[in-house]
Amino acid sequence: MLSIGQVERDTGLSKDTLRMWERRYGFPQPSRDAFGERLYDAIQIDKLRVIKRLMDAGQRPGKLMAKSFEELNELGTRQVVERQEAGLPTGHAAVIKLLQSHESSALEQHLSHLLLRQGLQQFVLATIAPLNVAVGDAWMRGELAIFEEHLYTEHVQGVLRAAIQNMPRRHESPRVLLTTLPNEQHALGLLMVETLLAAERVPCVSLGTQTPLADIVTAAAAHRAHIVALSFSAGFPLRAAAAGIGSLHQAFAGSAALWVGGRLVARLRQLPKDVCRIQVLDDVVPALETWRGAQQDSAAR
Amino acid sequence: MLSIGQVERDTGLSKDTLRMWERRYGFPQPSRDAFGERLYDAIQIDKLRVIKRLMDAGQRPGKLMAKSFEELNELGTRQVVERQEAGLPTGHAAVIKLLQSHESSALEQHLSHLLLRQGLQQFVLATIAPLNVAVGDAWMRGELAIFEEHLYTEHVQGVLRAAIQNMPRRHESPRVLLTTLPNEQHALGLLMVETLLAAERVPCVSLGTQTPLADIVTAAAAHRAHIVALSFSAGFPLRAAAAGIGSLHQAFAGSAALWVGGRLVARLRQLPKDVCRIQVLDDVVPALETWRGAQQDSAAR
DNA sequence: TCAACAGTTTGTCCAAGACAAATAAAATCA
DNA sequence: TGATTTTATTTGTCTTGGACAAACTGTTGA
Repeated sequence: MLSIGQVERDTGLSKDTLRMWERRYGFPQPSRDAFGERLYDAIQIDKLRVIKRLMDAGQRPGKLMAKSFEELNELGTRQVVERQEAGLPTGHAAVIKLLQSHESSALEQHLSHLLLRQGLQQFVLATIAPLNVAVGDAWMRGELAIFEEHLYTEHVQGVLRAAIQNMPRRHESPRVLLTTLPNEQHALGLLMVETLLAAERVPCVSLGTQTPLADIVTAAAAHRAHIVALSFSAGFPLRAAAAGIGSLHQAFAGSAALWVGGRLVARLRQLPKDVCRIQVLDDVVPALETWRGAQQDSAAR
Repeated sequence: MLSIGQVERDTGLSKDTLRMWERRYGFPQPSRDAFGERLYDAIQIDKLRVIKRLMDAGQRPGKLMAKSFEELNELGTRQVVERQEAGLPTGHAAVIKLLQSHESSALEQHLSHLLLRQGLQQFVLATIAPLNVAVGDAWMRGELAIFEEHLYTEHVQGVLRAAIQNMPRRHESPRVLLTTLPNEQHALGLLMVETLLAAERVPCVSLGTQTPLADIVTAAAAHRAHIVALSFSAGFPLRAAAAGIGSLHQAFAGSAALWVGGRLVARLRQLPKDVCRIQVLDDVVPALETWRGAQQDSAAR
């Protein structure tokens, strides 16, 4: 039985939101302790997590709140099926099975093997990117536990970081600054982009996740970055993203190009024109070439 | 000018706390927008960050709130000086200088060179651990920006992860599960422990940061872990740590040993007896040997 | 087919009060 | 004098119900 503050940390839903849902929709309906404070049981927390996940995929809370846990799971499964029918990648069942059977070292060997066979860029584009989706789907259907998802993330991070580290760096332009805004903890997107760019001999400076806005501006100047790239996961609040991108765009005012990527960008409206959208990872290398082309043009003038 | 929600994300101080401080101490004293909502300026946010840092070091808010920004900085400096006089390591000025001059690739080379010269364990114990303190101190004194600290963390992560990845793993006992509780984002402590253990041929399973309690229990069972190790940074709320450790200890009930490390543990009272405290990183390898000794004893009986 | 409009949904913020857990200070005893 | 218990203070989190803007939905009109 957890308090409202603990549930906030566990699910990522703010206290205000949890209380408001209770008032409006009647769910969650926590019991109370001796002092009248809310106590949430494990069943309600599980349901809250599934709801959060579906909302991150674009669903709205009003529709979800009335449904039972089973109906929500069914909804998640349906989404996956729709994506399968649309021809998007979902596979890589082998990795999921290794995760479910907790064969940690076998998983590591498997990933390393794929990396060597496919090469860096192909590994990221054809293996890791679709795997991320598949792992997320499996979680949504209740086939993977949170700790199994964590283990997956750790192994991918290990493999990619080692690959980047072992790559000899030359200094070719552009200089790229990579990071996320505060409250965005997903590091995998950054790491995949860094890997793709490292394979193109582009020297990235990654600040990791959650860099305050003011620091991004200072860092871009300090490293004389040509491009500042931000990553947004699906769950990041839309307004915060738009606001952040807007003020960065204004702060750079053309001195550095702004790239935004991650699953959120598809839902972003009203982006300034010269902000570059990276809808999928395959867009990274072309975007790089576009930038280089534009740079040559302006140098020729 | 940021709203209260944005300040919460930026500083890690909850909205409730910010409003309460304003009511009790008169600081921060945000201005209001047209709708009566709080707006915090950059100066107040900087001061809040310094206050948070000093509180993480054990200071109490009531004493800090009245002081000016300069007095707070002076207080931070004094703490560092006291540590110096106590003979604790503070040095490694070379790395700090590289960070300040934004020589990203030189920093990376420097770290790699030290790793090769000192060997894995010595590198972690004699270089990285004191460096973490030095970087934290430099930040507190205003000599390092947040993004420079981020850059440092990224580089250390890269070097250590690559080292772990390149180490051939044998399967020797014990099996160790590494993670942190929800809301604890510091990954460096875990990584350093993983490195130390990897050098001892111990196969760690790291779940990364922020694993829900229930998942830690499940994961320990799934991986048949002999030891579950948790890391707590100085800023982690005391009660939450004690509560988490308590319920894990109960859940394992002797089926797995519990290790707790990080700067918080020095402040933890009333720990169950058979929970192993890792006060400093140098304790990791001895603790491992103690465990192995105890294991042999019980096997001999 | 697209853009502007009105209607609905939804998250965040506000205020002031209450209270327990953590810490410091004082008092007691060995 | 030093260690332990008792009391006082400090501090963070939780409570309620109301308010409102921003985001989304669906309709209308060009």
